Amino acid sequence: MSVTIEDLADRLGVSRSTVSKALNDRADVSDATKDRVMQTARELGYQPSAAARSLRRQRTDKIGLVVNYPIYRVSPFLAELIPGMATAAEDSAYNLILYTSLAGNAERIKSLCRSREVDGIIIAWPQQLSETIALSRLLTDEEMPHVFLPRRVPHESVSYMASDHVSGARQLTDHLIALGHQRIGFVRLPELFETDHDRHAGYAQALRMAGIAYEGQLVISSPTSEPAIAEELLSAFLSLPHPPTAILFFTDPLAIRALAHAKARDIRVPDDLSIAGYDGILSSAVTVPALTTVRQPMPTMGERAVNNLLKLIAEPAGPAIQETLPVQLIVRGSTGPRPQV
Amino acid sequence: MSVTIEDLADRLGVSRSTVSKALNDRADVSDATKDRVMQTARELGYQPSAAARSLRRQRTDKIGLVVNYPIYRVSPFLAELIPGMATAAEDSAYNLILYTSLAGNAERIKSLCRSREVDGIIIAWPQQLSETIALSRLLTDEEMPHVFLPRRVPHESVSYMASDHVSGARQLTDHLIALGHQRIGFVRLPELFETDHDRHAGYAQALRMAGIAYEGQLVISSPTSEPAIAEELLSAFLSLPHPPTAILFFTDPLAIRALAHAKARDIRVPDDLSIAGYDGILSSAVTVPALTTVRQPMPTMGERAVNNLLKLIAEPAGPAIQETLPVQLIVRGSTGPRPQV
DNA sequence: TTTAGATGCGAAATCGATTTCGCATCCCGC
DNA sequence: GCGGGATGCGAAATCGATTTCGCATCTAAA
Repeated sequence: MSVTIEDLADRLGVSRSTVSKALNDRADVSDATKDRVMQTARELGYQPSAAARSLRRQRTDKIGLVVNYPIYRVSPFLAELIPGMATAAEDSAYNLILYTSLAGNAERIKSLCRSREVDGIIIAWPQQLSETIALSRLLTDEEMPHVFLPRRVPHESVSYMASDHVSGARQLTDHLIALGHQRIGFVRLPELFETDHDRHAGYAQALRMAGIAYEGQLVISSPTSEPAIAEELLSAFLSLPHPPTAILFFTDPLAIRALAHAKARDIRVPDDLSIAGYDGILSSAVTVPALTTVRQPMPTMGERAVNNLLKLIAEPAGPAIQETLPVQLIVRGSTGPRPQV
Repeated sequence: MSVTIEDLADRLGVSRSTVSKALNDRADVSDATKDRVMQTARELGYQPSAAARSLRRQRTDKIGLVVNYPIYRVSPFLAELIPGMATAAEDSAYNLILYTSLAGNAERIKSLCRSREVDGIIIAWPQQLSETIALSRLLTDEEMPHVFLPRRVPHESVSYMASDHVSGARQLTDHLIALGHQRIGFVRLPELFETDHDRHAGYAQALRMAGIAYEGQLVISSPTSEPAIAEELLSAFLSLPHPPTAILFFTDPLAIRALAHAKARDIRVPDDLSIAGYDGILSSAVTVPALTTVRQPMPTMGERAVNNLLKLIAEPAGPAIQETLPVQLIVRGSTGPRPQV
């Protein structure tokens, strides 16, 4: 068995309380005693039991990340958030627990809350606004601090971390317009709800500002985010009577697949067709040609999501924390001037 | 505050012990009482406190994954192991806690053990054999079940999950030889220790079996696994007096970068040069040309690592569990017949 | 010299479960 | 009717810390 606080107390001839107070650097212990305790604790390699401490303190120093496993496999974007979260947590003496099978199951999330095995939760799986709000209410009722990710939630009492999808899509579209493109294809991903809405809004905004008519034909809703659908999407665009000269593919994985399919059909990118992604995942930089995309600041988002959650944990009565980070347009080789027909 | 077992007991007019026994389906409670308890527990949404239960049971139902954060950012390989681990853990009512800042720090790992916040540990960061053995001994002394990943540890008392790197490199080299290549470049990554040794051994073995002389010039040690080094490596190979016609790049990220650099230099892949990776990460499938590689079965490895660890937890006195999974050669477009000079 | 206020420490309560052990009660067979 | 073995339940101990509160002792001011 491990050495407990009692072993330490016995060894030192003091009470458990004194040891505890010394180790936690409380006021009513003499410096001499503190030193003796610290010294002996080090010698014996004493480490407080996490369970006992949690039980007494009513906090676990752990936060949970609830993700949807299939999504997280399909989308490197989510995976790239995790290291930032883990290190931010560890920097504050917290740890990150992964939950990959709770998404969508309110009952199990409620159980998680009631078992009190985490002090707060980051929710990172796509859901409708109404679901989000219901879930937030549930969590609030359970007094479980929480932050949603990675999109805004238009409701004042819900905390979230997002990046500016409207601006991102807008910048990307502006970039293509500046290159002379007039017919710009846009892939929608309704399963991503607000994210879809925002990016679409940014796209439409850019067209409007440039005086380009919005054409329904150029906007295709993808039934899934599985990258394999890219081929079908590309075909759909190209078989249009008047096909686009550039396409925004909504996510990098889709765009990367589209790149490959374009190559297979002898469509030159960007000479014949410009292709852009979204997210700025690591692998978007190393395709040939490299992908023009919008980079969401994954490390920062992960880090700030955790730090904001820690604030909510520290001040449960405080206001919701809503933060939207700017994104960065990254122009690379997959987009170019409109082909002269 | 949450509803506790005492609330339940009071509500039902029975003792805490009875409630506990009923909920844990122990023998000495009548079925009638069990039903009443279950029923009320459901009504009140009772969920045992994780901390209290851990304290009493002396187990946490959590396992820790200790990774080296920079490695895990650089190598999608590790990231792709995580979902499999998390779901395997959750399927057995365990959870996965991420530790990204403990790698290499024996003191902090010892603290982790003594705080008893996990029942077992998966160690996934590269280290020398001697370190591995020392760490394993430390963990054994602390009575902390553990499994190393993702390479074999040639020491009978150390549990590990690996894939067959010798065979993988061998298959890959055989494949190139079969395509007519005689001069096959090989990148070594000494920082990966046994993995490096094994893959190199597989490479050498294949050459030997084919009666091709091993040439030291064709084997270059990379000082780092950072993908950016790929350009330098490619240059080094190509500036050889007698350059290789095919190169094994040790990891997919390196190979993918090499693909891009080759393109930038107007070297056609695979017509002028064959390039192969290793690991079989998701993005290796979508490059242009798609990458020939060896796929390590990441989902299975993650899953089996967890399941083996759970076995070790269940039977602490049992023998070490050592498992090596077969790998799969995946031939794609980046390798082709030896160019006719 | 007295006293109010620090100062240092320990006893005991507490966090919320599980587990052990003992005490009734009941049933059955003799 | 009696003894012995199930059966069902509760009291109390336990897990290992933290926290509250009270009791000495000591200091300094009156």
